[in-house]
Amino acid sequence: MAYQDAIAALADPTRRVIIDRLRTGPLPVSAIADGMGVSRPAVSQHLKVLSDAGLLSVTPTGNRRVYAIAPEGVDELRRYLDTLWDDALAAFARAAQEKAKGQST
Amino acid sequence: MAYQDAIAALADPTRRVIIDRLRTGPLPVSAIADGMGVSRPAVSQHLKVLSDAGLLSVTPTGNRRVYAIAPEGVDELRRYLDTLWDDALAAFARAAQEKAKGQST
DNA sequence: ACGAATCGTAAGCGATGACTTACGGTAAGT
DNA sequence: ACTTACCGTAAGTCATCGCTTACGATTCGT
Repeated sequence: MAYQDAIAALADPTRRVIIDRLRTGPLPVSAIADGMGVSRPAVSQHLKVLSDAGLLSVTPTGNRRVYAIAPEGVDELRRYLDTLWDDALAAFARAAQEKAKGQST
Repeated sequence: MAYQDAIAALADPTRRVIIDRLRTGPLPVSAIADGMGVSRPAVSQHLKVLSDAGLLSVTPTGNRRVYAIAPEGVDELRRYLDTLWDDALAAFARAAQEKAKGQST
């Protein structure tokens, strides 16, 4: 999956809460859903979206399914934003220079 | 506006196309909308969303309004992803270590 | 001063998405 | 074996979102 799916996945607030809960380490579904404002099936659906986007990895362990943040998926998004950042800075500097040139005339 | 709005703004494909068109430098609305698959009012609405999210800046110049990528908005998103990246790596390393310890037993 | 161009906004419509309840399937406990 | 716990999926509902057409406001050209 590409970075587009990752952005779409992170656009939802509930999914960002899930990501935040996994920041400290892997967790099973019930632990993720516990105390969150939505039902457990809703969490399952969000987990599927995040997994399909490459942001989470799953390891079935007996009865439970343990989810964890997948660093590669996050890195993809990071690279996209880095190139955007570089282009934005370059365009910004160029525009400032052109404006200064026009100003001096 | 916070990074949440920036993520939501970039989640839409049409808005990413707009961002891509502004990568090389500032452009007025008509130039952005030209050749894009949607109507000009639609582009205007997208520009509003991107501006509200802090990803674009506007400079009214006579008849036209020139839009440009706002580096600060992009940087906010970058920082969010960087901390997520750090946490993901740390959690990953910790989980790997715990698994190795359990394996050795 | 008058017509054309540029652009934002309002209203309405169709599609997508997030949530719920209900259900089925597999593993663990007794 | 039987019950309980854990989890994914299906179906349906309601809100949100992206798009279009129509309109109004401001600025440029002549």
